[in-house]
Amino acid sequence: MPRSRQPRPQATLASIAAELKISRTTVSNAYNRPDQLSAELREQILEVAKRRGYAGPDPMARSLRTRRAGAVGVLLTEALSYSFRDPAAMSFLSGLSESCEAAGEGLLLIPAGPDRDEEEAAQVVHGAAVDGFVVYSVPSDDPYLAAVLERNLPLVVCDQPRGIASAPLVGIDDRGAMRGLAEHLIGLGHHRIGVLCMRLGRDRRDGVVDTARFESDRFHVQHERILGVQEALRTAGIDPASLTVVERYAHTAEDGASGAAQALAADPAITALMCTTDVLALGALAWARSAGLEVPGQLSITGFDGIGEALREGVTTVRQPQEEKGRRTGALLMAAPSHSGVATVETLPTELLIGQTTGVHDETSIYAE
Amino acid sequence: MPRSRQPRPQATLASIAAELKISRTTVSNAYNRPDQLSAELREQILEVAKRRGYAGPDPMARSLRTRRAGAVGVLLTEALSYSFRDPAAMSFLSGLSESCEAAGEGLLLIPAGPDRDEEEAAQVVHGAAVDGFVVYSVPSDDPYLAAVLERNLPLVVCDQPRGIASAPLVGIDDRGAMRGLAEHLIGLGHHRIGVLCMRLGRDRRDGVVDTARFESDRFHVQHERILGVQEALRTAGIDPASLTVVERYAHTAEDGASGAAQALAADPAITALMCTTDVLALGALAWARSAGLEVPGQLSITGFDGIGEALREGVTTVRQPQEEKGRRTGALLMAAPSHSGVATVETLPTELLIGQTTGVHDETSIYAE
DNA sequence: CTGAAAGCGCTAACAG
DNA sequence: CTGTTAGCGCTTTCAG
Repeated sequence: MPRSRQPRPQATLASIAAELKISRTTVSNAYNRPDQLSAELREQILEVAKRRGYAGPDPMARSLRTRRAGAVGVLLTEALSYSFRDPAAMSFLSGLSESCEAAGEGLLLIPAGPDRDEEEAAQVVHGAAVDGFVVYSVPSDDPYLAAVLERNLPLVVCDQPRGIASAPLVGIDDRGAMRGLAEHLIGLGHHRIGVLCMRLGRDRRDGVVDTARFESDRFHVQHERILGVQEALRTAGIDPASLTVVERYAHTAEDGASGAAQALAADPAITALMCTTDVLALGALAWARSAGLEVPGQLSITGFDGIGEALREGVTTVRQPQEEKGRRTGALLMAAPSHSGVATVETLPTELLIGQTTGVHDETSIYAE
Repeated sequence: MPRSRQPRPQATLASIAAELKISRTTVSNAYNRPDQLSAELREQILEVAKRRGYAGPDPMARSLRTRRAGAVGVLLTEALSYSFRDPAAMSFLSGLSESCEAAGEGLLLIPAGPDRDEEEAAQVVHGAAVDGFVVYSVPSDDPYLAAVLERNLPLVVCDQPRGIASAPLVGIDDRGAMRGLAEHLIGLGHHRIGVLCMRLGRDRRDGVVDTARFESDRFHVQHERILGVQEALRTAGIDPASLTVVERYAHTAEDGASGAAQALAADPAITALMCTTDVLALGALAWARSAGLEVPGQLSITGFDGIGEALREGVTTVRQPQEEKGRRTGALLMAAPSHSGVATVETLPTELLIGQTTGVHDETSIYAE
């Protein structure tokens, strides 16, 4: 921002008071405690203020004095420009904004670009004038998160990371929900399943996931969802090691498409591809169609989240209450921090939605191809 | 936010300085001008700070001193919770965040709920600690806008309102783009056209738009788009008065559906429905299908914006560069305010996209029904 | 209902 | 490289 244009805050509380030959307190009261002065004096003050172009007490000065910023800092998974393209993240923000709007708190989105080093990350976060933070689905080793923790302000986490003792958490049962989806597929006769997931670490590592990569995972949500599939397989007597997992860094439909292609190239026997998000599933679906694969005839595809477009497309998925997660997260932040020792964990319910992208796997169809 | 939890900012610049028996300036320099002190002293300071849980200079105090907030205020068309559901608005924010992220400025979304009176609106805006404002597509009589103007900070407007002398504007040629779309339809043989637009005023007034309502319009963009259609009609020798315009307050697919139904009920002779946004068009499309109307066989439908889903659905529409609009808006704000007297107006190019929702209107088909 | 006093925590000259 | 001196603009006791 240009530093120009504010050569001299044309008017201040003091200058208004001076012009009226009254004390600053009185002018302050005109804005903050209308009941502390006569209505007519207040009128008079407001009029002078308007004439002088004074828009009320300076927010920064007031914040310094009251120790209240009037905004909550929001740390999202990705750089802002990417986040705004993520429907699930936007639903979360929508819910969060409801809580905050009601409390008159603004949302200060932290400009968390990926190309900032640790020190710069700390600076951005340490410099945010906020009363508290909301952290939405970031990896456990996120440098911005570390900086947020240092601020020692009220904090609520949504989804991940887990295990921050001082912060309440709002999330869902990722493992259970994904298990349910896998059981649905297994019930349809699928036993050769593939998984297409989002990045498992902060580094770009598109490709087939090996054990080491899986274990080193910093993204609790992705990890749990994959575990859910493995559990279902194990329960059904299928070797979880047969599971092909492909990872994509970018969370876009394009990567969903290329990821799907890679998964089926890595294991052509796959009859069902489970995507850990709807965005990826939508991309996978597009790829399958363009590749001439019938869905669900030749390939079943599942998503996760329940974003609008996936529902309209009839994708079999899990709906999670994103807006409600946002609302609850906000509510917990507005509430006084729990002094009950351990922070609460709120697990919201999810819903399995069977659409038209999953169907029975007919053994014979393999040979029929 | 709970005012608790900050009983005493555990440490301050001064207290750190005291502990080390050095001056506050030096500690300040350790954070702001690392080159102004020896590396080892800096190390020492940072170490003590870390031990005392000091996360660096207090943002509010610093802002007061430097007269810089490190954030830009964003005023959107709707309440935040609605805005987050508007894909076009999100694309704009995505672009804007790129500019801001690069400049290290955060985005402070103003909690602009519709159920706040003028005074409350002013308070929210006057209390925002920002270095400037971005106003995205708000009506000319928006109370929050009035409050923004009073702040007398750098300001850039996107889309609407037009005519704020002090603010640069970024937008498109709404009228021309819509005229192009209408000409396309007329070229296909349509002469009975309907328009489904977003709200034309701050009050809810769902229904058929009469002249008075149209004239009183506070939403420049909607107004221009409708004018574009009228121009095309006039040029083609069709009486613009034959144009049925239906208005919807909420910008949702549901309202697109009900609006489409109402338009066709109001004038059953309509063969082409022009929606002023893709979201409405998507809803109209869904309605048409559910009503058993063939698109474009029996009804042509157009949208506006070029949001992802509309493109994937093959909607005939106008693509406008939302992200670029955001980027330019941010860039103009970061740049020093133009002292060139009149503020600039940047008109970005749009692109007509012919999809599969528009087709020739076969005269005979009317009788064939 | 109004005023005087006392900082909130920090940075920006300017000297040393 | 370090310290001293002055506030930034406001709110908040506490007396009148």
